[in-house]
Amino acid sequence: MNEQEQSTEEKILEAASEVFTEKGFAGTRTRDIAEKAGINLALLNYYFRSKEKLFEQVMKIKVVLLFGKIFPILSNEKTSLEEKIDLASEKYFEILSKNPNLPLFVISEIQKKNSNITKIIPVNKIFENSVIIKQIKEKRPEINPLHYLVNFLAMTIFPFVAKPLFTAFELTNEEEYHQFISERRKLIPIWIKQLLEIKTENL
Amino acid sequence: MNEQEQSTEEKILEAASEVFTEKGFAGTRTRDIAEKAGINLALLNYYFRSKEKLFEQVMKIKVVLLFGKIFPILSNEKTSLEEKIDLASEKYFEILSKNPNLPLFVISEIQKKNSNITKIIPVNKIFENSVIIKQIKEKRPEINPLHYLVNFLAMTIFPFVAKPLFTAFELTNEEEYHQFISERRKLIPIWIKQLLEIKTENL
DNA sequence: ATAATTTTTAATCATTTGATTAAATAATTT
DNA sequence: AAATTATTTAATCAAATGATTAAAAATTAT
Repeated sequence: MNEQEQSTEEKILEAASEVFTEKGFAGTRTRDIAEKAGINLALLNYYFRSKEKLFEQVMKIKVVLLFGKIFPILSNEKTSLEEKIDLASEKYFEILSKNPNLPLFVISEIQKKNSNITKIIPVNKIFENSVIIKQIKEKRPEINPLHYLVNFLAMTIFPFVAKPLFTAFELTNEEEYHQFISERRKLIPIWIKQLLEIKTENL
Repeated sequence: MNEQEQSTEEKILEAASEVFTEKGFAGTRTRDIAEKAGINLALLNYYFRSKEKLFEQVMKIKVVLLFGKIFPILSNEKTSLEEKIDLASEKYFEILSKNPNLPLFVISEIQKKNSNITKIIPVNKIFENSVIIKQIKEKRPEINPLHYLVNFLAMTIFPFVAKPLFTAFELTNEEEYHQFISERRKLIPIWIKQLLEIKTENL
């Protein structure tokens, strides 16, 4: 996976992926991408036409990375709710450990309207008809099932999104942070299942 | 609270606050701030010297808004753990309802190293010595108390941080989103207290 | 081997953008 | 009222930045 084997296009895309993720669309200069890819600036435009088009391609890859593997798990007809929680948790820790600032990148670029994400994946359709929503409804019909999905995503993703705070405030050093994350990997499925056991008053 | 009463400095600061929060440091043009404030661009530099200095002032206000009211609650010697959860939850929903993209702004700007937050508030010191940490330790000595703090912040803050996803995916319309948030206002304290009741194996 | 095509480069453009300057106006002080 | 100081403006600068162009180099086709 070195210089020689990678095509120019791949080198640019990889460099763009790194710089955009670190600095965001507005903070990225195409010259930085070119330099990191080890190519002439004009080549970037030769292959990708513009900064915007290059960004779109990067974003598409990131969004698929963030959601692509999770939906099949949540939509599986054959697994129980508990199994889905375990599998989704496992998968997310795997993805996020390798790509810690993936969620912050995607969320903040969508907020800045630099990306129209529904063109990439129609998450709403997939969510609304997913098997897991039905399974949660059966177990806790009195609560909007989205709460449990949000709790799961929040507990899992938030420590990655908020990593800048951990670092800035020196709440943990790098090793403690990883220890903390690996503890959560085991705890979150337990916690989520426990939350599903509480019967709450109608709201 | 209109044109006449506000000083030029205040008008600039307010406009800067809005534009920086929406577009981030890199995506903001000082001309946009000037236009929104209804003043000449040169005035911005006359009062604040530079874009960076203006940003620092905005960030300081935002960080204090995000953390300032919470620490006294978590550090109160006189309230129980349960009371702290209720009070912190209430306070956060109040702050975040008025400033929904406050956390995403602060986190993503820190990640981009546009702000050295510890110069503003030494959160680490406050956290580590806070009363709530001691109270959690007493109740669940086998688990790193930071997990519960993170769970609380995650469940509370994440729906605001992830609002761009809600909107982009049309998971909820604006009214449903507010309904959803107000349900969580009641549910989260219940959930957090419940999580504190689970005894977990040592990790 | 030659021609045609693709890839790469250096140089340059046109715009944008943060910042400054010098002059005008308003407010305050003496 | 005159002088001084503070505020505001229009015009402009210099640097940064996305993009293009024309020519060179490398590759592929004939």
